[in-house]
Amino acid sequence: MKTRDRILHTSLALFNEFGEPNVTTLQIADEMDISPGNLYYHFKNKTEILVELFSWFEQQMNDLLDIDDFSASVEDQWLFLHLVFENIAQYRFLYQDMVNLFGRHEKIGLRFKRILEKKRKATILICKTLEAQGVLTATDKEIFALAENIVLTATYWISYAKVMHGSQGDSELNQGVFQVMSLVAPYLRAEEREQLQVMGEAYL
Amino acid sequence: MKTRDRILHTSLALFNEFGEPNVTTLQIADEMDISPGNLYYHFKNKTEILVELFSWFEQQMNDLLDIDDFSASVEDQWLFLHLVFENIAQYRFLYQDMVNLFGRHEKIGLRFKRILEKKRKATILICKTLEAQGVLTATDKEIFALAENIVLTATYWISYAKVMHGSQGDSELNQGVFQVMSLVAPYLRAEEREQLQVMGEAYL
DNA sequence: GTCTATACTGTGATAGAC
DNA sequence: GTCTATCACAGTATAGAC
Repeated sequence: MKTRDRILHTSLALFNEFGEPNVTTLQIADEMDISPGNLYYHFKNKTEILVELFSWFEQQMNDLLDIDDFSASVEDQWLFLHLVFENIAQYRFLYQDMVNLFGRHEKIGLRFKRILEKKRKATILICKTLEAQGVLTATDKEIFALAENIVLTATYWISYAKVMHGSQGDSELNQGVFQVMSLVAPYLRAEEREQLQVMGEAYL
Repeated sequence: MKTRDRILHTSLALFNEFGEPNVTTLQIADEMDISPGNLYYHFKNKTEILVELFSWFEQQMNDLLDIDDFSASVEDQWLFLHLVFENIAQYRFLYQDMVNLFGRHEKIGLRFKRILEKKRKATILICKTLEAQGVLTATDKEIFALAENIVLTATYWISYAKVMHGSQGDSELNQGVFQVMSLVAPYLRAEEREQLQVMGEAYL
């Protein structure tokens, strides 16, 4: 792997572990056994590393959300949600100190907001599709509030699990998926509701 | 007001506005038109200011949660939630960069975790009380998942509103209360559910 | 209690040799 | 491309006069 890519991967790992503001360029260089000067040969500054990592995250998430084939099966929704959670976990440093991070990098904050907005719209679309298919029963108002809660829970679950249960790895991802699904559960047809219950027990 | 108290109040305001890591002791002193030396006469270091502010937050929240009179009325729950949200808003800097903050101050992180745990237990108790009174219908498992979602939403609503809608003040607090109530809504008796709908329209 | 001046430290970033 | 050396600056904290 080229040095430039190694810098990015090492930065991502350290940012996720300690939080971006707590990781210095010297630490990144040390971890890779290269000199700080070498790091600054490949990147103008620390912000450039951050922006590149954000672009990775952004593209990956956009690719996921651009799928327009919304299946009505509970399993498929579970899988889709799991992919979303994996993306979040992979770039969790973006989610854990948002005010600090976006306060110092407004453009990144704006792009992040656009992602969240896209997630919210996709969630509404999925709910309305499920409703049209009779799998879900809810008023438009209920769907709007539900979508907001789903996005919020997906966004902050990993932070919450870290503070609350001290989890570090990806062990708690399945519980996150379950928590989101349990937001939808009361609006589901009995059949899908039971199916969800079974899946929940299998995964937790 | 004594200088010591003015330091605390000024710090709180600045921490909430810019995030604790982005506020320097020099800024705090400047804002108050005192010298940095004077600030360090009253506090050994920046951490001591943080710890004192956290203690304020902690006591206020504990006072709220120690109420053991759980009314079944939707209005009372709305009011109680509003008080919780006001406490969160008042010390919102604690909620906005948790990983960074608690990474550098583990003891504070532990105490914060205890507060969240207490909130979760109180939420479960309220739900079970409502269930016993027939206002709410849900299995134990549903209540556990619901409580976790309620605490998570309450914890992160203000951060989410800031990122998503750019809100700064307390204007979005009512919507936060509404979002939490909408988590409970599907489990409520029709009567309370309608009442909630009416209240939601009045407040939003 | 409050001020001014200053020391110390860590971090981001650059210059120039190899 | 990579290294060593070094700068510049910001932020924390202290010393000592008033």
